[in-house]
Amino acid sequence: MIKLSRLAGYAVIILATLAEQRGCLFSASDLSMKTNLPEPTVGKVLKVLVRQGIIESSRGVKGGYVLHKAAEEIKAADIIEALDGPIAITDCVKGSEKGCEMVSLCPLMGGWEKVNYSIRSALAQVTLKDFMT
Amino acid sequence: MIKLSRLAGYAVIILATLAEQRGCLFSASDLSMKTNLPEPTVGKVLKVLVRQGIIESSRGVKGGYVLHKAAEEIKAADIIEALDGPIAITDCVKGSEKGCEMVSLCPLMGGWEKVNYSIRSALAQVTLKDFMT
DNA sequence: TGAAATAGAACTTATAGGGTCCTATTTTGT
DNA sequence: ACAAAATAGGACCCTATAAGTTCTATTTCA
Repeated sequence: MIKLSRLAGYAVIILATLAEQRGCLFSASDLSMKTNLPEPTVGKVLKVLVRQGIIESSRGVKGGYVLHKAAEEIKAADIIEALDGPIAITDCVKGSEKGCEMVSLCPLMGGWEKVNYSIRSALAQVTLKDFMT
Repeated sequence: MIKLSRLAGYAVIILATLAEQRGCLFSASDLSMKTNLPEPTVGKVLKVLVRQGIIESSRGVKGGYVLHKAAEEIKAADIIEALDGPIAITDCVKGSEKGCEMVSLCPLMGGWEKVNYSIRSALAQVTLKDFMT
């Protein structure tokens, strides 16, 4: 299935919430309440987003998360890649696909690369801004 | 993960094989040998492709499968939809997503619809021909 | 009539994503 | 100094779903 992972979906919701009041610090439980998503899951997503440099965090009491880039500058591709890894519709390119080993010069690769590129650019043209009212 | 299902991947391989010698009748076991894919799986894919009108079949001894459209006329989108169902990166549109129920007028939908459209058109521009040498 | 092929459904298995929890670390306030 | 509140990071289980197999029915040709 060509489907977004749930975590990536949550990430967009959470980031859109952060973007609404940019500059403010929100804790994981704040965001859990605002988004109606379970707190452990929200926490998990936030940690990944920090690790990938999409948001910044402060520790300790009064700690929390902030968006340090403008919503227009955060691409959907960045968010998805942060949570799901590289955007590729097939792992054919990695050579792990069984079918590929058979054919010495895989004729399919060209076609899938074309598709992968199109999808990546589609996701790079949509920004967090597009997910806000 | 934004990833193609294995079955859809197999389908492209199988269809590309059929396209190489168009007009000829190939049995499931023929195609299994040519593609090095397990026969039961090849059979399963072929049945779906027939049901969705991508290929035609003849029963009985000397039966088999043929491609009745030109490779250029079979879009990647058609193949993927045949095996995986409608191409939509989120099922947000169906209203089944939990996050959507909360917000009366979902601001995310616009963004995802834009992405869905881009992906669909990307997959509609690639044809079976692109997967052949 | 038998052999070879597709049709279709049902069943089993395997994988991976989703979700939760636990421990460590950091910071603020008393 | 200590307690509380927050993030960091990892480990774990669990469930949903795709993948693969098998069985039975039907069709067709020799």
